[in-house]
Amino acid sequence: VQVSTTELAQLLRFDLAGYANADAASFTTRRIGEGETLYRAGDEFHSLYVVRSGFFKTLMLDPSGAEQVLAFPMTADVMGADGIASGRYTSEAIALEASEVVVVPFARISALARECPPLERVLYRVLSRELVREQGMLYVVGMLGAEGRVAAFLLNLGERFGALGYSRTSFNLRMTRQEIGSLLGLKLETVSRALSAFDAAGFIKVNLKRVDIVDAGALRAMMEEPIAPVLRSGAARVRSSGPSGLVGNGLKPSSLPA
Amino acid sequence: VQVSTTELAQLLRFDLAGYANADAASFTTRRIGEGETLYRAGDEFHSLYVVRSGFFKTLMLDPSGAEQVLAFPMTADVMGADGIASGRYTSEAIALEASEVVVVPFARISALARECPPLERVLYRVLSRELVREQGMLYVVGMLGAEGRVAAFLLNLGERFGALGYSRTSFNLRMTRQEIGSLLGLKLETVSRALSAFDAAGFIKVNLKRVDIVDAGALRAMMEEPIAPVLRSGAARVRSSGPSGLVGNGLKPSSLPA
DNA sequence: CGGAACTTTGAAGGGAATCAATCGCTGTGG
DNA sequence: CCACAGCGATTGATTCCCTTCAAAGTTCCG
Repeated sequence: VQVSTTELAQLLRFDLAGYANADAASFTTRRIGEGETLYRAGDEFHSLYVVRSGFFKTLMLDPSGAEQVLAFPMTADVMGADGIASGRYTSEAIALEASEVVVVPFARISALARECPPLERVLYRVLSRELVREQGMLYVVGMLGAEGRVAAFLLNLGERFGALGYSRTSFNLRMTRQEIGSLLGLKLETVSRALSAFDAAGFIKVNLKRVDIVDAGALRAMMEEPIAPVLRSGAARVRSSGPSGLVGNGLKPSSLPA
Repeated sequence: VQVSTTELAQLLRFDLAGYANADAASFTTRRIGEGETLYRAGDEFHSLYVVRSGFFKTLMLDPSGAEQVLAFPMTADVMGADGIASGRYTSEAIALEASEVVVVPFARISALARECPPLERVLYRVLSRELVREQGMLYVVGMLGAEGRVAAFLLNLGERFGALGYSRTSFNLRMTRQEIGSLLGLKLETVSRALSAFDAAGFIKVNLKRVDIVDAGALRAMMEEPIAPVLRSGAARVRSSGPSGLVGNGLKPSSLPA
């Protein structure tokens, strides 16, 4: 399948209307089966990849082979930008389900960008957006306790599904508890316990991969204080600000994972 | 003071020789006193800043005003790239000592980059390098215990001083234990204890801000296993691989903080 | 000289990790 | 169609690393 530059911009949610001059160019797509690796750390860098459908994890491996998850790219997300710096990817991308990506040769897109300033802006923004996302992760891992991290993760995931037109509050996790834990710097049991606690408190409903966010405000409230001592033993003090949860903490959950 | 494009490239350690055509352009510099803020989260984004001399911290603030340190930019490092995405900075930069930065208006540098492909490459690489650095931080925080994180921090700082022509093993910390802890997701006491333990084990010599790395190999070894149980009570099992420490774990310490 | 800020060190407590067992999906094959 | 292996998730008990709380020692600057 071929994808035009305009379609690519649409996928990334940037408006490139009126600059069809670059439309002569098109990009190929590539299908990746579940569990397959798109690129590995150390591979030569040639292309960025834009997820067209499906779900990935990106990760680094430590000397002993343990994986540190860096992000969970889904539709509209870009993978591989870490390869620009040194000419080799420093991370690895693995499909969590059958997926399709647009292959964007970097030499080509940057040449096109030179001709088309709006496209150039898209490229810079995409890289910067990644930067902001990772800063958000550092914030979450640095400031929040286990439950706050899991709450941030759920809210962020909901936001991203919402941005794609899916439900913001009901979705299926495509990754395991262990993978979530790796991203958040927690063990799988801790993730499981946090989810169970949220369920018991009525903030969410969980059943394996299925998650329904019932009280987003309560989840946002958990991101307020470091190591929120919210869910201990039995009942939880419901301090949500109503159904729509307008607690607001000045921190957009969209500024976290990916 | 004015800085030419070529000088700017040199500062960033990229070779732009032979492309003096862009040299007509020059950039202004700005002096920042110790404790002063270069830009704040929410400020409109116009420029990137390249550190010419001095030392900074970049950080995010949580709703209650607590700070999460994101990096410690020093000479040759770039600040402000997070502002490209949304047109506003999402982080804040504060000088830890009297410093000087080159002000690089983004509109101007990207226009120049269009005329000069090598400069364009520099720009993309600078952004990507930031991405890689933050991935390294996520790795450190996600995989290592307190001592491993501090070891990684020291090694990385040494590498960066070395790259600037200073000693890789003897340097002065310009930030407090609290700021180090914030970057690493630890409390100041924990940082202090780790440093004391390294000292007691003979891996380093510490005295307040002064640090001498005695056994870099031993420090690298601490980054091997999650929560390395190396320094308990009295003596430490010296398992360095000699003076130069060629233990090697496949993880460059240069791929961490900043 | 005096005081604020930073650091160090000790003791006690807590949150997440670890160890361990059970339960429940899933899909594979008889 | 159903039995069963295998992986993932949940839950409990215990351990331990880091935090918290506290106090004293240093450095540095006004």
